Amino acid sequence: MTRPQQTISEKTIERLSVYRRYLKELQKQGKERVYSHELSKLVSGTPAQVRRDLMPVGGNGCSSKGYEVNLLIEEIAKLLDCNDKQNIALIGAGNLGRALLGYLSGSRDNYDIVALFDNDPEKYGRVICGKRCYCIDQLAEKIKEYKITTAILAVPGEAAEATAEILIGTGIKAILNFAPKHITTSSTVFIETLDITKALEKAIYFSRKNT
Amino acid sequence: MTRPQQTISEKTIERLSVYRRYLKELQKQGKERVYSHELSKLVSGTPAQVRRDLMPVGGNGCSSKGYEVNLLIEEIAKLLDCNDKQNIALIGAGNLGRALLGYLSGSRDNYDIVALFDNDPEKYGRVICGKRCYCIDQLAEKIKEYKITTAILAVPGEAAEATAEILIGTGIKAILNFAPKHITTSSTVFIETLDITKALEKAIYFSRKNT
DNA sequence: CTAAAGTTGTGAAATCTTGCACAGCGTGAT
DNA sequence: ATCACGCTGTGCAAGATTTCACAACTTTAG
Repeated sequence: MTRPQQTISEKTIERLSVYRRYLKELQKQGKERVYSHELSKLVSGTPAQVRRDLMPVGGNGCSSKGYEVNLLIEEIAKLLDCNDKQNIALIGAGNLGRALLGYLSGSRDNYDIVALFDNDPEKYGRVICGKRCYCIDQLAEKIKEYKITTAILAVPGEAAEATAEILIGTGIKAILNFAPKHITTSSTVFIETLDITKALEKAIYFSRKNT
Repeated sequence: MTRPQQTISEKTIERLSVYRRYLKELQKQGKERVYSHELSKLVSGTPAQVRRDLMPVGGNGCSSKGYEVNLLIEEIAKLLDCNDKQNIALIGAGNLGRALLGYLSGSRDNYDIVALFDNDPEKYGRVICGKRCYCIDQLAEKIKEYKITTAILAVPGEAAEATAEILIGTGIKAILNFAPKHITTSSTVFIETLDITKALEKAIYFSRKNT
């Protein structure tokens, strides 16, 4: 009974990440089992959606007892992390970059920011928040050295595209972009943009629409 | 010829925000007209999608000459901002909060972060990045005083739900949440969550899938 | 004046995503 | 041992979003 391995939608992947985070909380609390209707509240979804999301991770749900927390965490990890701790690079050690570093450092067991990059001589060469900061020029070299596959881009908008180009050139596989700039590429690199001003303008718009 | 005013999808609102940002750049460059296929590149979309997005803002496109940049900016502003400068509150003056403050301050002509809140006595009472920081206890009072309708929530995950409750109680209309925690509410408040770890885990997942 | 090229606005098809509804199963009560 | 209950897995329908494709229009060239 091999897993079908049909492609899983981005939205499902996102929700799996959210489910897992919550499952780990449950694990700490010592809860052993969980129902789809409990998980569904985490994402404002329906129980059916949760069950569907969980299908590709292997049907380990049990009728009338729900899902086993420990097992589910393991299975989601298998899918999301491949049991591999990923090395991440953070490009840009400005305000946002340093905040992200603080935010994402700590006890993550599936990824780790291992290197920082900036083009400001004031910053590179130093250790910031416990991580070594390198000059942008060393990107290719260090990304190979640390076997980094994913980068977080926290540079000013003007620099985003050029920096992304460099990153893509190093053979990186995914970029999480915080610059308010859509990055286009012909390569297969996965690029996810978290556009803060876009999100804020959207919130502002709906602040007026919601009666 | 009144505007139909049918509800516009969230995704369209997001893209309108992106279009506008780019249009403003074009405006600075002195470009007067723009085609749908130029805008479509900004969001990895198709020209047809852009034209559809622009329908609710009033069909000011002109065959074979495209859209008038200045007019389009104006019309999008009418829809997105209602020609009103919105006052925003930022809750949480930690690393992320301060970074967001720096990032969002500056010359925005449609919104302005007018007040900061934190529950740490080290922080409230002071001026941080040019903005006065108040104690969380003063939320309701100040939100009324400044006529704030939208809040940015940048508090730790554990505090997110309780703080959101307070915010909703003050009659705020929209929340942009950065805490890694989905916020559920029975009210009509619009809540948009920018979940950084979710986005990162998604990027990590696709870093392995994209050949 | 006519034709060609290029663009908008939009009905209709296609695709993607979600929700419904029910068969099937394990559990606990009687 | 049987039955009622509640949950999972999933076919199918409904809904949302995107893309296609083409009529209508404007400009430019001949």
